Amino acid sequence: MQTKNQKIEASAVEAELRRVVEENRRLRGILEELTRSYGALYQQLLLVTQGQHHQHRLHPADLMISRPSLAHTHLTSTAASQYSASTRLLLEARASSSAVAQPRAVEDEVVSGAGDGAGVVEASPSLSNGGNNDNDAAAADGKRKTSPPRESGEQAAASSELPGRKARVSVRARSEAPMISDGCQWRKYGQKMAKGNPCPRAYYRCTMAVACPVRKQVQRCAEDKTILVTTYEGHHNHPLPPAATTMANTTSAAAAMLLSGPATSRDGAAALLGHPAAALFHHSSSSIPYASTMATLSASAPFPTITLDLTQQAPGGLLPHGLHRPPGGMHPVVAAPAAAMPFPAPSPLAMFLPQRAPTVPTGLPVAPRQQQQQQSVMETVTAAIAADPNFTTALAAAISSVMAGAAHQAQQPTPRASNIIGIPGDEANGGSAGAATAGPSPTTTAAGAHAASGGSPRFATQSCTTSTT
DNA sequence: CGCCTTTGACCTGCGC
DNA sequence: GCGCAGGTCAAAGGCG
Repeated sequence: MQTKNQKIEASAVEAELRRVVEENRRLRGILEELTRSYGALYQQLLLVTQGQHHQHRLHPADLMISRPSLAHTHLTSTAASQYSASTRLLLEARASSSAVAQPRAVEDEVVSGAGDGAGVVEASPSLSNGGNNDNDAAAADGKRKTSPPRESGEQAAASSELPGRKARVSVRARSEAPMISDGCQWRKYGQKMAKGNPCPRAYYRCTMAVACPVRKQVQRCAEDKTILVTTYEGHHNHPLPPAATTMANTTSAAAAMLLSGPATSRDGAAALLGHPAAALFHHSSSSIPYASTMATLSASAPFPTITLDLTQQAPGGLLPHGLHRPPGGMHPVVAAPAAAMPFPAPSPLAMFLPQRAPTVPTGLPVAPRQQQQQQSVMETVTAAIAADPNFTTALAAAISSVMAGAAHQAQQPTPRASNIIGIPGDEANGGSAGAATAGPSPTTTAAGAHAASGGSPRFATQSCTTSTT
């Protein structure tokens, strides 16, 4: 009797699973189509822009502003409309289960460290939020002088994290707006003129939770005032809205890999290359010189900072092969999060330069490249959200995460719920070094193109450099 | 009235 | 010890 019920239940689950996989496949197709359309549109836009640019000195970024809405519309009308209840359920399940069923990713632990650098978040930034961070929050409220004692929970992370280091994640994006919308609520608490920059630096504090320790600095680049540099610091102690989650995860992972590395840049770079999250930034940078154009490490004291430069154009379309799933054999615990993480950092430009990919010999076999490109679609879509405040795009990111997870699941004989979804940065943990923002992805795209064409010499040539303290 | 921004003052760390 | 720069505080004022 019981066995019969179990069989029925099993078949039901199996059917549901099949349905979800099918749905994921459909969504993936939509995204691929979207990407193709986008690429074509972008090509046209480039032509038009190039023509107009000289005549009207029109900044490409200005033109790009309209593109996101295009993409949004598409995503909203197609992908979103097919974003079925089951998918949503999976997403929710993932969020709720990750904190329990899934072992906390090292990144999260480390990033927590980043947060408590500000005297704040401890090692348990769970989705349940706030409660367990009250102490930290209180500490944070005060004058960030106290560095809370390490909790036993930090163990692994603590071992790799360098004490006293406070990681920051800086996002560079072109934006006309005074501040990039990233899904979080911020309150300005100060403004200061920074040395060497005519533009004032604004200080913001997250106000989504009473004592959220996350802060961010917003400043325009001295060399190119169209570039907005947003620096995040700390770790949210509350659940994040979908629109903020992706970037939060991004900065979280970035901070994680930064913190887990040595203080000196050289060693740091080497260590980062070995970090699970590092693959997202520094994938085989030796073999593919363009792969790492988006991430810049700066381990200079006192705050190691990783900069996600969304203003650059990666030559040759930047196939984010660094985002490809690690070859089989990688330890699941490490591979899963890294592979499924909706990590926008290195790939945003790929989304906007897909058409160029074929022209650049990467030396990779065709099949893997196709696979990677397909994967890049997922990643780049999430990248887009990272750069866009629109909730719809955040939704798209969630979808892409699900799809990535589904792909991952396909490789695993006995998928667990969390694996099916492929929870990346464990957004359930509310974890993140900050909600990242990043301007408009499209703007970013334009920015990238612009930068590459001489918009920002300094950054156009800056490529995954590391600085030594 | 509550929330937010502004802005000058204050605190702290660091280099000389 | 001093000066500088970065970062934060908090009072004052604006706005819906």
